[in-house]
Amino acid sequence: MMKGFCTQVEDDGKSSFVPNQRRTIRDVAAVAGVSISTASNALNDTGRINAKTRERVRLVAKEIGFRPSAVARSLLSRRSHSIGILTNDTYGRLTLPLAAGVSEVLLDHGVSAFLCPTSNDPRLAQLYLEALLDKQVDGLIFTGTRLDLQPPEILADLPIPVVHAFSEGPPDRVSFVPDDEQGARLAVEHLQSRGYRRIVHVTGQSNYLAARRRADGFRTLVGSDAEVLFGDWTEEWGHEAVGLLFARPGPRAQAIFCGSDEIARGVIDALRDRGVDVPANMAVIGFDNWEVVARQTRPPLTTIDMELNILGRKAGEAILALTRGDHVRPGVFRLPCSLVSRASCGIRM
Amino acid sequence: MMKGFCTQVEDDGKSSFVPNQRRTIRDVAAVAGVSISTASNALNDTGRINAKTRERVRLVAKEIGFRPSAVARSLLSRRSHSIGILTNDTYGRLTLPLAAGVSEVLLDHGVSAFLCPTSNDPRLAQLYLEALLDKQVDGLIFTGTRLDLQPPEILADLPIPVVHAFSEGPPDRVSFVPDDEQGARLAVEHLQSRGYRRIVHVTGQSNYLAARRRADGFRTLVGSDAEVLFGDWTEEWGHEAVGLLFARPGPRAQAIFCGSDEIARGVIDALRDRGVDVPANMAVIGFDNWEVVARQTRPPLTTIDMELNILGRKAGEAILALTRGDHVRPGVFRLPCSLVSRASCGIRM
DNA sequence: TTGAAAGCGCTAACAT
DNA sequence: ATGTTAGCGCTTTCAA
Repeated sequence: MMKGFCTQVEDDGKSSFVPNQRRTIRDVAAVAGVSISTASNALNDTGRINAKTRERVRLVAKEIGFRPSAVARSLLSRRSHSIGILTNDTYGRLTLPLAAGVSEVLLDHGVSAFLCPTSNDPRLAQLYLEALLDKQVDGLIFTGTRLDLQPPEILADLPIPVVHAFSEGPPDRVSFVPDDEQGARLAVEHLQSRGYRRIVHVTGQSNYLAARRRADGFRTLVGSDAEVLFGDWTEEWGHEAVGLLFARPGPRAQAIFCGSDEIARGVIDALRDRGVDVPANMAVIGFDNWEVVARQTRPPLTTIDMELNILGRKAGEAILALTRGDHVRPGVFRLPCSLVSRASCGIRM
Repeated sequence: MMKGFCTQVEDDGKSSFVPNQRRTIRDVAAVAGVSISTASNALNDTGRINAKTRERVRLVAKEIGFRPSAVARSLLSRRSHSIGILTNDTYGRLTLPLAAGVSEVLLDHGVSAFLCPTSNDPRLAQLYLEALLDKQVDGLIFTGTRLDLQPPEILADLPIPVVHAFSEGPPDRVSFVPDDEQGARLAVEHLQSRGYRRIVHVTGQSNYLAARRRADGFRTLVGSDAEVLFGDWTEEWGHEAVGLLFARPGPRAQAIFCGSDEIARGVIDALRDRGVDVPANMAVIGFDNWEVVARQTRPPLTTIDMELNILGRKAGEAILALTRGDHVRPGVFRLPCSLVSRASCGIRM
C-alpha cells in the first residue's frame, strides 16, 4: 500500500516520498488534491468545508500515515503541550506513582511530562529548570520529599504556572499533599473500632512536618496526653521503641500506630522476638503502604496509603487548568489517605 | 533594570514589552540595533561578525533575559532534542535511578526526557508512543522489568532509534543490561576470598532470565553441580529455603548467595530465628542493593549493586549517538555490577 | 467552499 | 561585517 501510494504521487522535487520520512500536511494536501489550508481545515474540523472533501482528506491523511507535528503547532500556539516534573526523590518510591498519575491525566490532553530528577543537587535543579524553560514547557510540577531540600531561589519568579505535589509549596501556589492528620485518624479509628484501647504512636523525627501532623491526628482521637515516641524513620527505631515500651511499668499498650512502614516492620520484628503475637496480643499499623515492606512483614501489615497516584492526578489536573489560563484557587490541598487492611490488626474483644 | 529597559525600547506595536512575556531574537536585534540574522550569528558564534557587535548583542540578550526558543529551533532542525522513556515499572525502584542517569547525560546536550509510565497497560503504552511520535522525539528508551510484558507490536517498526535498558531488546537493537553472571561471580568471589566454602544459591523463579544468568555465574565458580534453589522473589521463600537447608542431613552450608535482597532478608531472619549468627556461622549476600531492605537487615546486607545510574548513562549516551546519526553497534551490552560490602559477610578462618 | 498569504521564532544561504 | 530572504510545518485571517 505504501509503495502503491509512493508511485502515484507526482514528484515535485520537494515532497519526494523518501520511505521513512515524516509526512507533512503538504503531502496530505498534494495527494488529496487540495490546498494546505483546506487540508488543515478538514483535519481539524475548522472553517466550512465540503463533507466529501473532508472525508477524502482524512482518508489520505490516514493512508499516508500523517501525524501533525506538535512542534510546528507549538510554535504557532506558543504552548508546547509539555510540562516539567522536578523531583529530588532518588528512590522513585514517591515519584513514580505520582508521575504516573500526572502523566495519565496529561495524556488525554496531548500533554507530556519531562522528568527531571535533581538528585538533591541545586546546580542540577537549576540546569534542568533552564532546559525546561528553553523547551517552553507550559508548567511545572515540583515534587520531592521535603521542600527545604529545594533551593528556594529556583522556585521563585517563574514565568509559568507551578504546582507542588507531596511537599507543600508557598501559600500563593497550589499544593497537593497527603492529609497526614486524616491518615493518622483513619489508622486510629480502625484500631479503636476493632476494640483496641491503649494505643501509642511510634514515629520519625519531629522536625518532619509529616511526623508532627500524623502525631496531631493521633492525639485528636486518642487524647492530647496520648503517648508519641519520636525517633528515626528506621526499623531500628521501631525495635528500640518496643524495648522502651516493654521496659517500663504500668499497663501495656494494646496497639502501636507507626509513622512509617519501616518503623512498623521493626516493631513487628521486635514483638515477635518477645513472643508477642500480632495481632492477637498487639495490633500494629503502619503508614506508607510501601508494598515491599508492608507485604513482607509477618503478619502482613495493615497500613495507610497516601494515594500518590491520585495526588498525581490532581496535580496534573491543576497544572492543566493553570496552563489553560483558568484560575485555580491557591493553597494547600490535603488529599485523603486510605487504609489498606492486611493482617496486623485483628479484632480485640 | 527591567523597567529601565522597557522604557527605552521603541514601541512598534508588535514587540511591545509586556512585562512577563518571552523575549525573542527580534527583541534582541531591535535593542542591539542590528538585524535578526546578525543577532543570531552573534549569539551562536556563526558567520563572521565584529567582536564588538557580538559582545553588544550578547549583553543585550542577557540583559533582557533572552532564551532562544527550543521549539523554533526544533522546527528548523527537525530534531526536538527530546526523547521518550517508556517504562512498565510501577514502583520506581528501577526506573528512577535509571532515568536519573539518562537525564544527566542528556542534560549536557540540551536534550530532555519525557517519562511515560505505562503501568503495564499495552493500550496506555500505545497512546504514550503516539504522543511521543507526535512530539517528534528524537529517540526512545525502553525500560522495564521484563521484556515479555511489553507488547511486541509497539516495539517494532519505529521511525526513530530505540535503546533498551535493563531488559534485553531484539538483537538488532542496542540493549544495556546488568551483567547478572558477573554480579553473581562477584558475590561468590567475595565469599570464597573470605574463606567461605560450601555455598548455596537461593534465588527467584527460573523462568526469569536474570535468575538463570545469576545461577550460571554462581555455578561457574562453585561448580556445575552446585546447589541452586529456585523459588519466589520473596522474603518468604528465603525463610522457607533456610528451612529446607536445615532439614536435611549432611554438612551444612557456610554461606548463602541470594538472588535478591528480599530473599536475603528472609534468609537472614530465618537464620536468626534458628540462632545462627550471621556472619560468624553463616555468611549471606544479596542482590539488588535495594537500600530500604539491605540497610535494614540485621546485620546489614552485603549485596550486589546493578549500577542502574551508570546503565542509564550508557543508554543515554547511546541514544544521543543514534539520534545524531552515528552508528552504534547493536547487541546486548552487559554492564558490570559492583559489590557493596556491609556486615553480613565476615571472614571465615 | 476553497485557496493564497502571512507569520509563529529561528537559522542559513545569499546579497550587499 | 551585516542585512535580506526564504523556509521549517502548521494555523488562521482574508480573498476569491
